Amino acid sequence: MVDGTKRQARKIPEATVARLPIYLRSLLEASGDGMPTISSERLAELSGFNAAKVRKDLSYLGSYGTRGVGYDVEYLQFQMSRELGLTKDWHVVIAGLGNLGHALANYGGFTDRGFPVAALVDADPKVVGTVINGVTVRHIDEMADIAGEFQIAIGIIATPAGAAQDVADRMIAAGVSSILNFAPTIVTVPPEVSLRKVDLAVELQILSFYQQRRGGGDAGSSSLPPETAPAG
Amino acid sequence: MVDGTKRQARKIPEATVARLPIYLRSLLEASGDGMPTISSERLAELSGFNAAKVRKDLSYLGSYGTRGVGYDVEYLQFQMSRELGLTKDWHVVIAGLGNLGHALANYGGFTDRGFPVAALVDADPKVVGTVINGVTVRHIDEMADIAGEFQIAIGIIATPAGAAQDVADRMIAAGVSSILNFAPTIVTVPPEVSLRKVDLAVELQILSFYQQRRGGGDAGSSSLPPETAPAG
DNA sequence: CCGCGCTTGTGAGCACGTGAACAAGCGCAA
DNA sequence: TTGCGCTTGTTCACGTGCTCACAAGCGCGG
Repeated sequence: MVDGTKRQARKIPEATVARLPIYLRSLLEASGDGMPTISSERLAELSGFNAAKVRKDLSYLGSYGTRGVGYDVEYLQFQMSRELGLTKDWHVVIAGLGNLGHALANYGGFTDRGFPVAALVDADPKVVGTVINGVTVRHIDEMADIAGEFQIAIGIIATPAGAAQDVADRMIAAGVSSILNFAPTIVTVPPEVSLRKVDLAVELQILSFYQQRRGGGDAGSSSLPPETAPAG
Repeated sequence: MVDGTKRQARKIPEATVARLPIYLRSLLEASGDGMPTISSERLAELSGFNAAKVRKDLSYLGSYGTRGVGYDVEYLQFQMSRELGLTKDWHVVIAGLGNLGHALANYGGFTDRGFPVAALVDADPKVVGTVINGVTVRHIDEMADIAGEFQIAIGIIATPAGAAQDVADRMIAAGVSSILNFAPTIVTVPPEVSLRKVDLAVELQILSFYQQRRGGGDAGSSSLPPETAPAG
C-alpha cells in the first residue's frame, strides 16, 4: 500500500459513472469559454442535472473543489479524463457495415473523443476490401489478427440481429473485453466482459408509451414521462 | 375519489417501461417458433433478465398469465403492444441528414417496428430536395406544415450539437411532443414533452471506464462492470 | 372428485439512487 | 487578524427498484 497517491478502491456508483461523460462534455464547453473555475450550480445547468447530484457525483472522484470558489475547470477535466480512462486513445473495431455500421465508420465523433476506428470487419465478400473513411474492410475471420494488431479492447456490433451473438463470441475470443451492441437482440457475454446495448427502435417504443398515455384518456395530468433517461 | 370506470391509473415504473419493448421483441421471437404459451423463466432467458423481474413487470400490465401454464404468447403480445401504443403507426420526422441522419433514414428497423419515417428536414440547401429512401428532404422552415401534414408526434434529432436546441424548439412549436436526441448536447424541453437521448460516444466512454479499471492497477478483482445498462 | 406438480402473482426486506439541508472551509476585505 | 459571504462535501431521510420467497391457483391424471 505504500504508494504516493492514496490508491483507493472508491467504488463509483454505476449511475454516477454514466453521468461522468456528460460532465466532461460540459467542462469542455466551459473551458472553451475561458472560465477558470466552475460552480456545481453552473455545471448542473450545463449538464442538465441538479447541483446536489453534481456535487455528490464529483465527490466520488475526490475533493477537487474549493469551497467558496468552485472547481478548477482544467484540473477537474484532467481528473475526470483520467478516471474515465481517456488519457489514451482506445482503438475500436466495428463489425457489420450495413447502413448503421457505415454511418458509424464515417462518424467523426468517435475519433474526436478518443475512440479512433482502427478496423472494420464484415462477413459479406462484396463489402470486404472496400475502403471507408480511410479504413479497409477486412473479413471477420481475421478478427483475432486484427485485434492483436491494433490492440483493440472495444468492439462495436452493427450487424443484423442474427449475426450478433456469433460476432460477439469472435470478438471475445480475439481478446476484446468491452462491447457496444447496436443489434436488436440479446447478446450473452461472460462476466468479465462489459456489454452495453443501444436499440434505436426500443427508444422510440418507450417514447410511444408516454406519448400514448398523454394523448389517450383524460387530458388531465398524471402518467408523467421520461427525461433524464437512465442511459442517456 | 369516486370514479366510475376502474381508471387504470396503474402507474408503471419507468424502469419497467424501458424493459417492455425488450419483452415484446422476445415474444415475437417466441411466437415465430410456434410456442403457444411461455413461462416467465423462458421469457427471462430470451430477454436477458431474471424470472422474478419478468413476472413483476408483467403484473403491472394485468394478470395475463395462467398459473401452472404460463402466458399466452399471442395475447400477451397484443396487450403489450396496446400498452406501448403500438397498435397504430407513429410517423416520425428526422432532422439533420449528415452521416447519422442519413443512416437512420435508410434504416429499415424503424418502419418495421411501426415508426415509418414520414419526413426528413435539414437546413443545408445542398441537401434539401434530395431523395433518401423514397422521401424528399425538405427545409426545416417547413417544419410546422410537415408536422401537421403527416400527423407527426415524434421527432428525431440527428443534427450537429450546435443546432440541436433550435431544432428541438421548432419541432415543439410544430406540435411534436416526443423527441429522441442523438446530438451530443443537452436539449431542454418543457415538461409536457418527452425527451430521450442517445450519445454514442458517451456509451464508449462508459465502457472505457470499466475497461480501464480492469486493466489498470491491481489485477485483483472488484470494480465490476455494466451489463443490464439502464437504458438498453 | 381429489391430489399433485407447476407457475404465477405479490408481499416483505434490502440495496441503490435521489434530493434537501447544513456545517465545514476557503478567499477576500477591512 | 478577524469577520463575512460563498460554495463545497456530507449526512439524513425518502422513494424507487430489485431479489427472494411463498401462498394462491390452475390443469391434469388417476
